[in-house]
Amino acid sequence: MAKGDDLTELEGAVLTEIHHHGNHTAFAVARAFQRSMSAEWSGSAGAIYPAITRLTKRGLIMRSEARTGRKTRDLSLSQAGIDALAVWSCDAERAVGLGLDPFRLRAGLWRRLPAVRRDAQLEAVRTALRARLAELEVRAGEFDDLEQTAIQLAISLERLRLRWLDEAFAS
Amino acid sequence: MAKGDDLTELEGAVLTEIHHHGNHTAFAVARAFQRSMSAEWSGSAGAIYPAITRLTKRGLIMRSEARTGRKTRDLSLSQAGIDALAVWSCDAERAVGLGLDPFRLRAGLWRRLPAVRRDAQLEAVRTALRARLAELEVRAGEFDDLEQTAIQLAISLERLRLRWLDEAFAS
DNA sequence: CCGAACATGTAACCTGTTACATGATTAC
DNA sequence: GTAATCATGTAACAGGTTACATGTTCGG
Repeated sequence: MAKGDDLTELEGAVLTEIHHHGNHTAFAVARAFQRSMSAEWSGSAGAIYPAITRLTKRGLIMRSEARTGRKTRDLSLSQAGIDALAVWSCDAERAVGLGLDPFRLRAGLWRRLPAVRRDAQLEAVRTALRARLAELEVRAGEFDDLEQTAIQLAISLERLRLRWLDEAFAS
Repeated sequence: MAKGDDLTELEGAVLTEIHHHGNHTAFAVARAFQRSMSAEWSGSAGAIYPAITRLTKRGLIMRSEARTGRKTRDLSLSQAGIDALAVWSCDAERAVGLGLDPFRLRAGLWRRLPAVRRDAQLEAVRTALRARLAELEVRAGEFDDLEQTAIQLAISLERLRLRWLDEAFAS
């Protein structure tokens, strides 16, 4: 297994979405990405359809024949797809990577701000963090329990950032 | 201000790197990205040189004349560059975004694993997390205090993940 | 002198973005 | 009927990736 290239993060997320919802169309996958709270991607057709085409060519996704006169195709994972998803999701090295974190890129610079600007900036960030947290907590109910886990982690992350601001800038 | 397009994350990081080290060459910026612990980018020439060209064309970066016979150019920020960096770094909405988090994308799937596989997976992830933490703590000394802040945040994140594994999978 | 590190860039490729084109189905 | 939503795709573009091409400087 895993002789072919590894899956990208988006491809793994697409396989996850298809595998944990029966009879998903490509359109439904795109919509799920759009509505997702952990919005790392736009869920645009220009990303989703080519990704699904790639995964289909690699034999990881199967497309059912059109149900009705409609052009819709229901998607599901082949056994190879299920295996590839397992390999992707269990890649501990990748899971542990830091990812692209906009907060971490900027936080060091706030230190260098003159005191007045810095206090204003920290207050603005705290406000934004609280707003995000409130939104996450309110909207958490809309999602299934796979997404729940992601949302709980997102909440933990935002709380960590709030705590970190208090500790790192305690004057 | 901010009438032109916003900076990308990489462009902001490039400006940061140039601004907080006097007389940096493009090559030195690339090397700093390569050696950085928060390795969101490869620091490849194919990313750095075009980015610096873009930023120069926008009037944010100034290039000194060649010092010696060498083709090296020292880079520095124009006032417009300093302003653009301030705008980028103080964008609270963006700072508070979740970014692309490989851990969050996968964690939900670990829940669905059969008990034996799940325990093995969690142990593998814990091991990888501890290894990352050890490396971050050991290598923290190599960097200046701008990078220190990023490293401290990275350490906090990995510790959060460890704690979260214990709490979320407490059986 | 020679290899390592410094230094600048380009080319082919991949995969994301937005915006567009096209059409079927459903609710009113 | 018609507007909203479902549904599938493509085109132009942006900005990353690796790999390559080219040349300089410095330590031994």
